[in-house]
Amino acid sequence: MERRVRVRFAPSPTGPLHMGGVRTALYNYLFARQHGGDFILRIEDTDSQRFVPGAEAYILESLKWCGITIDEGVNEGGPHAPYRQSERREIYLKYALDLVAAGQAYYAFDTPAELDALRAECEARGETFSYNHAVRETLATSLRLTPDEVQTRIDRGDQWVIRFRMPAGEEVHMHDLIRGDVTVNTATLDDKVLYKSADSLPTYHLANIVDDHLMEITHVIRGEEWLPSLPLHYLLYRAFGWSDTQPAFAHLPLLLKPTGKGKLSKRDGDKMGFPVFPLAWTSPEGETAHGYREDGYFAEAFVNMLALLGWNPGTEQEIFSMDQLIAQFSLERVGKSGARFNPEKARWFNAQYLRHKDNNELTALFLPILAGHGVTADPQTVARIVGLLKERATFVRDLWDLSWFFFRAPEEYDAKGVQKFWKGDNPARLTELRSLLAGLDDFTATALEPAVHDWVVTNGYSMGQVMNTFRLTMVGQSSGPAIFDICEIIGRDETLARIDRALAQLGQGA
RNA sequence: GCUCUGUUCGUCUAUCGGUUAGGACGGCAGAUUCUCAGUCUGCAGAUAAGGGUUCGAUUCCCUUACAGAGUACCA
Repeated sequence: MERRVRVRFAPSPTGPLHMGGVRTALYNYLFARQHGGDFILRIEDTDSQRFVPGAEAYILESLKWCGITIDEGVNEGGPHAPYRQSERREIYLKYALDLVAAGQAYYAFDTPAELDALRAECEARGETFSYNHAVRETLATSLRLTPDEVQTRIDRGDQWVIRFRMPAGEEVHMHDLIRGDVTVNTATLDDKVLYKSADSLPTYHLANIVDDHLMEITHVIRGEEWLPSLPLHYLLYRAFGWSDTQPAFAHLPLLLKPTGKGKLSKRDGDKMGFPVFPLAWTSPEGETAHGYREDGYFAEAFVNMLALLGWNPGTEQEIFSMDQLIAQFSLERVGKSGARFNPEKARWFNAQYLRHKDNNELTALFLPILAGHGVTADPQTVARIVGLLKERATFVRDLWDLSWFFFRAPEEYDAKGVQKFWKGDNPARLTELRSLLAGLDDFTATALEPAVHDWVVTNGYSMGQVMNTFRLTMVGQSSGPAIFDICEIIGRDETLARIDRALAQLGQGA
């Protein structure tokens, strides 16, 4: 029987989601959509100590911005609600107790202080303490204590945890959709805590397995940092008798920092000048971090860039819409090794999306920026200007620096440009050019270009000298789009006015 | 330390035993142009090292090196 594909993204609300987390969510989403399955968002807030207010809302908004839609989750509800583990707390104890009853788990009464002492003791001998088969019978556990002693301790309010009884020396054979077969001997594993009485909450391992089972998850796609926990998870499914419906696993390679060593961390971004978060974030303590959205990235570009960081289609296509990603994504083509994030490539993706955007759409985004500079302009004119300049920009906000001279005349002239071109006969040529322009009927770029060109050639002038001088008067600098396009858009009157102004301000020349 | 995972141009990657090892970002050069940007064309640049297996290894196996992750009553 083929089960309906159901995947989940299960973040912990301990802070803003960083781009690695977004990528995990994206891959889950793509996989679900491709298979016509369900994408579930589950909040794993079983660590009351690390809970950060606002983090959950941040996660939801991030996914929404990326265009990742949720089928079942904290806001959407669903057949397995609630989807926040803190609201499911009464579910987990029963399962932990089942395991104890079956001899697969046991109570442990060690205090944190006792465990610290044990660790220190081992360290002094140059060993690493492991809570495992070798020591569990010697500690205060239900394996050594009588049932009465256990009950007495519980009744008098001693704090306890339930630990998994890891088999002593067994080879666990696992399969990962990305990495293939992996085998681990349980002798190297320890007895993980499954449930803690202190806050009446399960740990990740128990909550995760129980919820994935209850929510009928078919594929677990998560970060590589979980690979070492996989044998425990396999064993838990077996202990519960759920092996037949156990989900398939896929562990994604990590995202590495652009330079230096280690995985991409939340601190890297502001240090290296690029965002690591989808959205800007302000912590409860007031610390702020940049976000792709606020830095001017298009969500589509961000998603596209993220999708290619660890996955590739096997073709040379690089630009993908979400629908194309859904159609082409496959876990088989996800790489095995960590991907070093390259901010330059992220910018390139944004530039690609910018130039392929419709002029009217860009105009709508640019108009508020113009307003911020005190400019109100006709949207149709702005659309023409945007069309002329979008290939030169990476972000919408770049458009202002590239186009300001369409909206206001230069008030000063670039010193180097003046030095280079405001000399010799050039000012005089400009005066002649002014007369020529004043007499032309057709002021479109296509008419201006040949008219001026002919005039230059006929008189034996230098095109470079004339045009660069002209440009200097029009935009005050030595860069920009084709000069006749500028003339056409700002019109004859303004063009002539700018020439007059330059002549007046810079003088008639030597 | 131990366990697991990984290793192709500076970076992201293709190659599923036989290729001049391909593409993209970045870099460099040339072309185009009234400038700058862009665009186009070209150039430089990699299979971590050593052993095997094989007629033939980037590809399969082993060792070493390096890297990453995990090793919590965190996820």
